[in-house]
Amino acid sequence: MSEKKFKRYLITSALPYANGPVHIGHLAGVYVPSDIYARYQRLRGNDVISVCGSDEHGVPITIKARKEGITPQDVVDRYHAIIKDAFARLGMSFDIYSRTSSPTHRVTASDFFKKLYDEGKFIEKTSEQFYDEEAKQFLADRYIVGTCPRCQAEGAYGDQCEKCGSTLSPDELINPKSKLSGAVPVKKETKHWYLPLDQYDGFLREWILEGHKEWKSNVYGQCKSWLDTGLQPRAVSRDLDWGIPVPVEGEEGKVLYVWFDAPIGYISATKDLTPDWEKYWKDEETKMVHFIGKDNIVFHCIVFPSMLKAHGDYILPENVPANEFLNLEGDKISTSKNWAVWLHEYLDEFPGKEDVLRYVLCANAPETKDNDFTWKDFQARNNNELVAILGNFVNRALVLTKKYYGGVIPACGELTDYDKETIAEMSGIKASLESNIENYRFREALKDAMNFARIGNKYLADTEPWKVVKTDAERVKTILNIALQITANITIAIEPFMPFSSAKILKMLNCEKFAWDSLGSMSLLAEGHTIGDATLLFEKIEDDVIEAQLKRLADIKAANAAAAAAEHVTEQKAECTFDEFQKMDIRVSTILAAEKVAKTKKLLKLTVDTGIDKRTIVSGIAEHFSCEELVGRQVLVLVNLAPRELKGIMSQGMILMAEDASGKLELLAPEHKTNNGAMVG
RNA sequence: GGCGAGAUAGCUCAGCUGGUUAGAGCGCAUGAUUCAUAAUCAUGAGGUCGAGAGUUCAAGUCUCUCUCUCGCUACCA
Repeated sequence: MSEKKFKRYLITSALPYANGPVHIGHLAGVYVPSDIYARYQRLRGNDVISVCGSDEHGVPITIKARKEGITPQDVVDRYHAIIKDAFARLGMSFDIYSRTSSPTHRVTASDFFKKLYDEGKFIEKTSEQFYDEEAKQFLADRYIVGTCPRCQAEGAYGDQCEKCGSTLSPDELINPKSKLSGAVPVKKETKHWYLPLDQYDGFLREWILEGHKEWKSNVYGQCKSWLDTGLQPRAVSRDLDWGIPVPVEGEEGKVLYVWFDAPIGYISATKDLTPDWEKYWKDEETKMVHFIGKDNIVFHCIVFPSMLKAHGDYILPENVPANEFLNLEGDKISTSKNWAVWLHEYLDEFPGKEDVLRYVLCANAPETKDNDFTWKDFQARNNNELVAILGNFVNRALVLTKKYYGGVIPACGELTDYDKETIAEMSGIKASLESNIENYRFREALKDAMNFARIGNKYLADTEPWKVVKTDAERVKTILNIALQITANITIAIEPFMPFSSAKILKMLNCEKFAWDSLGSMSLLAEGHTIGDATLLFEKIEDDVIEAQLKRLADIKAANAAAAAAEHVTEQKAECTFDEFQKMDIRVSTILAAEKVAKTKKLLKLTVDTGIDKRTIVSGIAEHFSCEELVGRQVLVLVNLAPRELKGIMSQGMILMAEDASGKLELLAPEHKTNNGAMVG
């Protein structure tokens, strides 16, 4: 860990992509930790700015716009508003929430590119890409659709078939068509610029591998993996009409690749925030921290730093504490499948429970590995931790004070040894809490914060003021004074995590926010001060609320399954003649032997008896069948398929399979044992 | 297949450079208590630390092999 002292903090949070709302996965991975860190540093009195904004360029947004018959700007306007509003309601304390379609960003990103371009930091390359002559524009891979060469599904994209998950290149598609006009795309030369990442290898190795061994293991490991694999030049421009135009004369129709312009968004956001932006970006005494999810590690640790280095004026991030992913009820969160808890919906359905979500997502954050969000856990943490431990303690302290002293804070008399022990314990927790936040261990830090309430509960149970009041009224004053001081301390400790609750307690105590440094103090509240009314900090969440959420998810799952099944019944293919069909020679065959093809995950090398001969067929079914279960089975084989070499093995035919909606494969075989070589037709 | 990350009590996780009976929170059991949102406090049960081998006086912690999960990547009907 760097011992360097910093004068100020620049905190960035991954820019949400404006083609959908924000969900709990984004929050747990990026925004909740980022806000805790920012609030903590501010509370310490540090010079902090926290920047974020919507990432509004890129192909997926243009596709979404086209699909809905609106402009890309309409799409980003819609989601920018939803996201910005939801963040604000959750208490995200960004100093600015900007957007990459802003004028400032356009200039900043453009200038950034121009400087690198002028200084010859890019490589220029001309390559052939698909072009739509009717729409008169180059086509991104996603804009080309056709039949998947692997699974024969219609509507596969030029970069991927969503049916079988294969990664494709547009060249492979059968009957490729432009999504824009339906025209058959033609290849045409186009020029693009590349950032030669390989030239930054030495710098990155020294900076990360030598200089930042303290980074989280998942982050460090992935960087090392990329560096060891060897970096390749990366295109920084694209042929597209949505984005920041490449600032080079005579190069109309090209924009900055979204990965290049997005991180510059942090800089433009800072510019929009303050004219003093340069001291946050160009002064070595600024500590820059990027909060991101694991999908962004490469961009923030390899690509963006290389850009900054190439530019030369900027500082580099001090740390990139990336989190892993959060699952929902055991399944991956998916925007397209609507498998998510959307922040804006949560805020509507659980008004006043912003902190509950913040608490649960922090307590369960995927800091070291993927984690699971379940509604049962959400309920348990609310009821057993927030209500029972934190809310209850605050309520006890306040109610007792009301009852005995009419809400006026009693004097603290002489401290017993036990009082002193309790107070000492709190300063220990303070140190641990600080260290945990500074080192991005927010789950542990949250536990520390909650321990203040635990200490409070224990203190009351041990000192029993409700009993002592009958025998020693003076002593009770001291006990409740301490209990109230602990309550005041809690407002400090939980502020970064649960700002709403912190403010609520402060209101009950009838006092102003305290600075972090006063955490541990036993004189936050003055004797004679009158506290306000005690209200409940948290309330129990009943089973029916949780069941309603679970039902909603079950309904979504059912709808997805139905949709998948319906969608899977693809359209009938174009008519074929009897003669064409007759060309196919399909035979009943028996699998004699099966073995995995080395160095592949999916391939099996099968030896089959076709009745005609014994031959080798390579089939990508290793994930569906074991070698043992295949041997001896009868199957149908297309025997006159042109041989093809796979992984150096000649495959002479194809095993026929049926694939269900979930992608599961079934062997096709005659119902009763039939002689090998029997013809199918 | 390659690379990276992970696998520790019912659940969610700590365990730093190897060193006494492996820890925490929640859950569970028992007891105490009643100021408090049937909340709290104490005590306890519960783990062959993914499997196997090795290094060492000593391994959850180091080495090797394997299994499983997640991600990136390659290959693929």
